[in-house]
Amino acid sequence: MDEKKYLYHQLQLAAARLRTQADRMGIAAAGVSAAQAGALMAIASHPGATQRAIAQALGQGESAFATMVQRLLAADLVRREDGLQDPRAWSLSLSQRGQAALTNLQQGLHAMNARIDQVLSAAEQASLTEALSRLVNIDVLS
Amino acid sequence: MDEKKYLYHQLQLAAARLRTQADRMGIAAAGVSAAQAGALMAIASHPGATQRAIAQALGQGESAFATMVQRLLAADLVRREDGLQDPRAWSLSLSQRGQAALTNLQQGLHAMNARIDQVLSAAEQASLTEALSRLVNIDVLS
DNA sequence: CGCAAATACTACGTATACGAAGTATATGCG
DNA sequence: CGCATATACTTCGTATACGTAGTATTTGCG
Repeated sequence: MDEKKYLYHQLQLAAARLRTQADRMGIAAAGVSAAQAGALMAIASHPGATQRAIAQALGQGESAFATMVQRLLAADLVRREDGLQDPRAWSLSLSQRGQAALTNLQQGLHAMNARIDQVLSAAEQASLTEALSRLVNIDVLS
Repeated sequence: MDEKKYLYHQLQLAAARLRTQADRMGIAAAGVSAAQAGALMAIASHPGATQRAIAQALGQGESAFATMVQRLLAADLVRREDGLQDPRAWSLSLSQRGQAALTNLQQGLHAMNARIDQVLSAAEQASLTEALSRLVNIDVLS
């Protein structure tokens, strides 16, 4: 059982470690956490989308993303206006600080990717991504 | 940049999804979360170890594990006695409920592993684990 | 022996995420 | 038109994890 638990454990461990590294990188480069960086990128690449849609793009629930938006607003990284069509929905966009953060993240992302390239070849990264994509949709209780 | 972010994102996504699935499994089978199940297994397989050592085995910080121990104590899943040699340290062991939980988890673990086996061959799992083990020790800021 | 340093935890504040429940508003069917 | 339903968010409580700082106790060195 220990050897079977291993894949799961190793996955969680690698994800947590990379996330900590990404956090450090993001904070050093732009003052934002990895999760915030991901949110900023998602917002930037989904202009006019609802919060729920962006949450879905991030693979998260809407309540988690709502909390994230609160933090991003408090940090003046995003702006929020009434949705044009549906007054219930918001229209999110990056503030100047948010855009600057995204710019400043570039170098850090390069550094992280360079690090990853050092330990995994392009082919290995591709097959890793492919394997992970198969794990993503697992459903145990079906 | 989007294609480079992909591995990281896919890793986080797969880890989060598997974790949610493992949580559901653990709660259905034994009433414990995935993280609690991991803690119980680590405690069971490190008799007499310090909290710090078990935290390290789990790849976590000591404060995180201390909080976890509090929850496990509150749920009557573990017992805590004074350490034999060092009164600062605790001696952790599973309570009867903890042992029962571990037993009940077996079937759920089998179910999860069966699911994983459905999407990844043994060879794929091995190379995935190997790739993850290389990612674990990445250090961006060095 | 006695104090500096290491060690074992605990406490606190923050970030992140889930899920359930609540509010407000739009939409569609009869 | 009017109500049932769906949709868009928010709120609340809980779990998880970090990092820093604090407390207590042991260890090691002179």
